[in-house]
Amino acid sequence: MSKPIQNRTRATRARLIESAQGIIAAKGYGALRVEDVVQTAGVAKGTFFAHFAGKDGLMELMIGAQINAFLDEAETWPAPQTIDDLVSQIVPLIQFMTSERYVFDVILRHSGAAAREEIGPIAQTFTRQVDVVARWLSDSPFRKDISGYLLAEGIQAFSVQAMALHFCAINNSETMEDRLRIYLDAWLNPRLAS
Amino acid sequence: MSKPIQNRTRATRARLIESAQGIIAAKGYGALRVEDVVQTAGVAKGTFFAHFAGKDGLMELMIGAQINAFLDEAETWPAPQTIDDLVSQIVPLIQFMTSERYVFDVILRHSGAAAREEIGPIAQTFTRQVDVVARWLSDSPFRKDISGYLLAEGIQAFSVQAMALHFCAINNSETMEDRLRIYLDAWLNPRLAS
DNA sequence: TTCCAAAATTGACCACGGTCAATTAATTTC
DNA sequence: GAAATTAATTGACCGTGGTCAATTTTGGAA
Repeated sequence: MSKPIQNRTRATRARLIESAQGIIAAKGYGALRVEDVVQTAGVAKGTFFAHFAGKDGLMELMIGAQINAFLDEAETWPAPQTIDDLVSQIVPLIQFMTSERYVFDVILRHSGAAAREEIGPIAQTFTRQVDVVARWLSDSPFRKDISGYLLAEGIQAFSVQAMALHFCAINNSETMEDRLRIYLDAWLNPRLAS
Repeated sequence: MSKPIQNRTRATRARLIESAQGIIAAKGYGALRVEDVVQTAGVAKGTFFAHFAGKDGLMELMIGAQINAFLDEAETWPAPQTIDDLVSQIVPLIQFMTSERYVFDVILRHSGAAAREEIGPIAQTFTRQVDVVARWLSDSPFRKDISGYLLAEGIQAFSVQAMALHFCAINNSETMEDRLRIYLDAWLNPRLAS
C-alpha cells in the first residue's frame, strides 16, 4: 500500500485519486461517495479499500495535500510584524479548513489523532503548521517569555476555536477573522503581567 | 418533540432514554446502536427518529447532561488561586470528555456547531463552561488586561488542544494535565509584555 | 357513542461505508 | 515455459443510520 510493488497497483491508485479529485472539484468533499469514485475509476469497491484506509483515509490524503499546499506558500512569506499581518497570513488556510462543514469535521477528527501508531497526513500538517508559525515568530515583535513553539501551538488552538465558533449559529456577529484577531492579540501581546 | 402533547409520548421518550442509559452504562457511548436502543425500549426504529434528531441528537442529550453535571459541581467550587488549582478544577471534565475517542469526536463535532438555528445541548455546555470559568477568574490572581470572558474562551481553546493532542500517538510523552498546565500558565501568567 | 382530525407509531426499505472468501493476474522458481 | 507462489482485484454481502407512506392511537367535537 505504501510501497506499490506492481505497476498495476500504482496505476489503479492513480485512477482512484484522479477520480476522487474530479468528484471533489465538481461536487465538493462532502458529496464524495466511494461508490462514485470506484465507478468513475472503473474498479470494484473492494479495490478502493485495498488502496486506502477507508473513505476517511482518502480524505486525509486529499485534504492533507491541500493544507500542505497552503503551508508551502506560507513558508515563503516573511515574518509578520503585526497581529494584522499574522492574521492575514493565517486566514487563507483557515478559510479552506472552513470551506465545508464536512472538511472541518474531518480535519478536527484527524488533527491530533493518528489512528494507530503512525501519525496521519492531517496531523502531520498540524505539526508542520506549528513549525512554520514558530519560525515566523522567531523574527516577530511579540512576547518572548515563552518559546515560539508554544506560541505557535497557542495560535493553532485559537485558530481552531475561531473556526469552531464560525459554525455556531449563535456566534456569527463577528467574523472568524475578527475573532481570531482578538484572540491572537491577547495571546501574543499581553499588556500586563498578573 | 420539545413539548410532548400526549403522555404516551413522554413515556416512550423516557423508555428510549432509559434504554440508552443502560446500554451506555454497560458498553460505553461508542458501542451504542440505535437498533439496540429501540429493541430494549420495545418500540420500532422509526419511533426513535421521531423523538430524537438521529443518533447524534441523542448523544448530544446524553453527553450534554453529563457535562452539565460536571459544571453543576464546578460552579460550587471557589475561585482557583493558582494555575495548579485551576487545572485540578478543569481536569475532571476533560477526563470525561476524553474517556472515549467517540465521546470526544461527538463533542468536537457539536461544540461550536448548532445543526441549524438553535444552539445544541453540547454547544450550550461550552457556552456555560466559559461563563463558569469567567466567574472563577473574576476572583483569581491572573492577568487582568483582558476580560474574564476572553480568558475563559482561551482556557477552553487550550483545553481542546490538550485533549486533541492526548489522542495523538506522537504526543504521549506528557500527560494531558501537564500539557494543559503549561498552556494555561503561558495564557494566564504572561511574564513580560512584548 | 360515534366519528374525525391530529399525533404517534410502525416496519419495510434505502444509502452508504466497509468486509472477505473467491478469482484472476503477475512474479518467481525450477 | 510450466508450475508454484504471491499480489491485486472482484462483487456479493453485511452493519448500521436514517426515511416515509401506511397504520394505529388518542383526544375531543357533534
